[in-house]
Amino acid sequence: MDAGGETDFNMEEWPFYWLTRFSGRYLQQMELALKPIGLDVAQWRVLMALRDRERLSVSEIADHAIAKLPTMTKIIKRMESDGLVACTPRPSDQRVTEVSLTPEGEAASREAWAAANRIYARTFEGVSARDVASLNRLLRTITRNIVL
Amino acid sequence: MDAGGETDFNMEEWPFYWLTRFSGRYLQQMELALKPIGLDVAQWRVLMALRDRERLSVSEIADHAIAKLPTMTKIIKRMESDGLVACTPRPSDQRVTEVSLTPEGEAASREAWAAANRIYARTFEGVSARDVASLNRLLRTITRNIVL
DNA sequence: GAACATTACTTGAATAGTCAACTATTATTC
DNA sequence: GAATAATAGTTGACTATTCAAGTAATGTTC
Repeated sequence: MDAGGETDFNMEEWPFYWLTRFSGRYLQQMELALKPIGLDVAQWRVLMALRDRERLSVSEIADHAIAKLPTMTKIIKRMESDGLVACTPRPSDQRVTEVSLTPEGEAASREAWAAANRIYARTFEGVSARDVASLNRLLRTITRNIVL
Repeated sequence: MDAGGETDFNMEEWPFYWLTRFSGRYLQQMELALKPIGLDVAQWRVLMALRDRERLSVSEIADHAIAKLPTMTKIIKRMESDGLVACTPRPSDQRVTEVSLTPEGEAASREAWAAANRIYARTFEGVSARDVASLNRLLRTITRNIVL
């Protein structure tokens, strides 16, 4: 494909271009939708990570949200002082800090998910379920492939 | 779909999950690949924006890279003092600052594109051209749809 | 054409993220 | 089981980003 070379190369046929672009707009829109709820994108990522599981360690959340550990420590400290999450050392291993949602955090999470669903609905309006499934499949593949 | 609700919801069937996740890993890998060239992801975005066009305004670059204007001002100032870009006021409208690559910037750009191509190659290894084309099509659609 | 509005960017203070170094706890080795 | 290593997280100095307010140039309106 020779992207960036002197030969003919159409940026619009380069998936990284679209993935970056889409991701940027998605963040813009989420940021906008989260503002009235009093949340930011970093906090939304934590809420996403805590969706299915009851309690996760700081590292697990950082890994899930693809953020660095010190960054996640500080995001969670902020959320803790905002009363959104609670932190307790894990009984079986006192090194790990287990994070869980407070009732207040769960309420914020529900609002955030509602906002995300509204954005999702308009983004994928008119896209068939089959196309969404293919997209997920392909994204899973390339997400696996990209790491080294 | 009711993502985030109490009903059964599989995160892995939610495209935003994969898009966020992929995007995060892509940035991790680009960051890693750019480090030896002495560039960061922010600068890479500027180089991407300046790829096809000769000169762009600071706003145009910010828009293309989906970054805020003050952020872009500072990124470009940094790149200017690193000798990667040159800034000149547009003759027809002295308000706009036109940015263009210096020879040094072009060299850095070529290296960065080479790194990006290596990542692209391993990421899309085994993915058919037809699937890449469908992906691009769908991403173009949803990128258009997501902005309100 | 003077007054006001808009655009394009810049700057400074405040906030957020990152790297390197540190503490505390658990695992391993001899 | 004491010494060392590894893991999980935190902290502080540094850098980057952001918001709000500012400047300068261009457009618009009366």
